[in-house]
Amino acid sequence: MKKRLTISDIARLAGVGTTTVSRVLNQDPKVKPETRHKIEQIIVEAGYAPSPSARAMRTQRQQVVGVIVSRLDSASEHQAVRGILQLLEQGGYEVLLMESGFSSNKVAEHLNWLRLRQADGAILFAFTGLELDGQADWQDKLVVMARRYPGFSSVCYDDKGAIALMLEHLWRQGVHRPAYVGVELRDSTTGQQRLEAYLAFCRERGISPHYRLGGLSHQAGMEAAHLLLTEQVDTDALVCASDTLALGAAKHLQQSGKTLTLTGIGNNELLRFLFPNVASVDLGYQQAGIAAARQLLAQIEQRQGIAELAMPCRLVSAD
Amino acid sequence: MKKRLTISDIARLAGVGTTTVSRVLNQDPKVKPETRHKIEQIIVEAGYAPSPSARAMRTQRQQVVGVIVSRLDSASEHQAVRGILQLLEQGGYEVLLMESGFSSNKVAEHLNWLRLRQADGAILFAFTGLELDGQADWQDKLVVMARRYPGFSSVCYDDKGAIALMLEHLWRQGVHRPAYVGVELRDSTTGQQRLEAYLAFCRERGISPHYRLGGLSHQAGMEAAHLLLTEQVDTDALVCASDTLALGAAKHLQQSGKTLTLTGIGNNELLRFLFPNVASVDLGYQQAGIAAARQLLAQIEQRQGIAELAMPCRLVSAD
DNA sequence: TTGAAAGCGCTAACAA
DNA sequence: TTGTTAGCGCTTTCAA
Repeated sequence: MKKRLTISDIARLAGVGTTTVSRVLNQDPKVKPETRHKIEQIIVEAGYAPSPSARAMRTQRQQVVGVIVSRLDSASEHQAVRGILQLLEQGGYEVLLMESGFSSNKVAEHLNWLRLRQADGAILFAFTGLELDGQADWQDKLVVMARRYPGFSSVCYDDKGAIALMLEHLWRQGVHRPAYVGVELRDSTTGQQRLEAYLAFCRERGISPHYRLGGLSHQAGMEAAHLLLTEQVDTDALVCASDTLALGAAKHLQQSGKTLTLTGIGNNELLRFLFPNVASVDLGYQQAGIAAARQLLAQIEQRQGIAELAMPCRLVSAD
Repeated sequence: MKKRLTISDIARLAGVGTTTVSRVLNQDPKVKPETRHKIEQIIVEAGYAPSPSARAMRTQRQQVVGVIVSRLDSASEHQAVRGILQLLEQGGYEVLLMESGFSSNKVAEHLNWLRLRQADGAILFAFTGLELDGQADWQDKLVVMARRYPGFSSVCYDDKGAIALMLEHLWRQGVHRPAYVGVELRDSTTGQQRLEAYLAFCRERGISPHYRLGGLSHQAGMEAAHLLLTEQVDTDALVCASDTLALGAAKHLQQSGKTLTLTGIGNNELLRFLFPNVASVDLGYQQAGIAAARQLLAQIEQRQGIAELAMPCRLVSAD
């Protein structure tokens, strides 16, 4: 059991004071280049790394941020998390991932825990019904993902743009009577925003809307597709508010033997594999993660105030 | 900006020394119940929480463990991670999740990072080609998941048992000529073990084996199914080594219009939704996570040496 | 450009 | 049963 090296071991080996070593560690310019090189070399040779807890204790900065996702295995959140981890880790931060399971209570729990833990900041993936009351002390060190939340920074996807993009695309392909599979309006982004975009498009082109709203599950997509297609309305495409819904709708189409243009949103890998001709829209999840992390760091380091960011989207289609 | 409370604030408020407060914090029995209650009350009222870094610094125990998964969005790993998080967090540990992306280099990187970070232990999800050379110093604080690894503790799934269970089940249903979709033998568990179980079953029942090995992707499952079913062999079921493969095989069956009994392993949610009549085997992921966490804690706290654990499995079928 | 020394908040000898 | 005190490894005045 070899004892861990400390800063004073390095100082002794280099024949300098601990202060100087500390200066090198912290990129303080007030060190003679000669001395710096020597110390750097010794640090590398000895494989020394400063103790994070000692440092945290002294500076009162933990270099820790929490990331609260709704589900770790959600494909979309996962993409964003990738971006977040990348940026934050290279910024020297430790990232604590936690799951909310779509529960405001869980979120509050996690946030409280992070507060006790003295975390420097957090990124929170929003969901329907998210409540951030009594979390005012987080306002300048919290970034909300996927929807705007007054008083906090946020990074949003282009919900309306995505639907518009898809509808335009279909229109050019000759689809003139698209039906829409959406999500309950309690959900302000995937629900409201996307429906609104569908309705706006219908109005603009003078076509009559035909849609169903429901949950955000495969099951819901399947049911909505079933209902839309049994109603005697002339429909030449099923535009879904998300790839999850599209997967459910695809199942319905398949088992009922119907063939119809189907589209989703989210650029989900599995959907693309199982049903390659279902077009989708990439909402820029990874970029959103990176943007959120960047924004959080800027706020933590007091270089910037609260901001509301929006990500661009991009069509993904087999043809 | 209210200053954070320290242990001496609490001591002063309670009219005792810091040691006594510390004793209460650490469940030391040598405190008069009266004093204890009073202090506990004050701690709660004041909303005080001890500084983790000060504590870590003093005790040289960080209360941090790393968990290295291959993919955060893998359904099976995610289930195990759930169990791990539950146990470890309630044990007062901080959990750092990291992704290996099936790369030994990434694993080494993460492990090195955890070493520098002075993490108390780690749980590592194994994959084909995993190399743990030069990580001997982890041997008593690392638990390997999903396969055995000499010199380390491990928690395994019952690969052979799962296949045997499924084949027995099918046999009773009258399936007597099952073909097998497997994984390359480089993979010792999902690959070798499961194939071996299939072969053993065939030998035992006097049927001639018929199988294909390939990657572990949807694509691979689809291709293997295609190949197996174009060869002119009499086959009445496709037994897949994993649900991912089964999903791919299901796609092939569907698009080629064939109907055949199909089974997987892993109890994957999406597979069950899309193809409810595909039977599967639950390998006990969540329980495995819990077992791994429990084992790791025992080792960290020196209550136990290295051990090799195995999880039981369970059939999941629509009928 | 450098170093000595104080102290961040906590726990563990040791004393009482 | 309780308190005093000495650090844990680092950064940061302050002085040289």
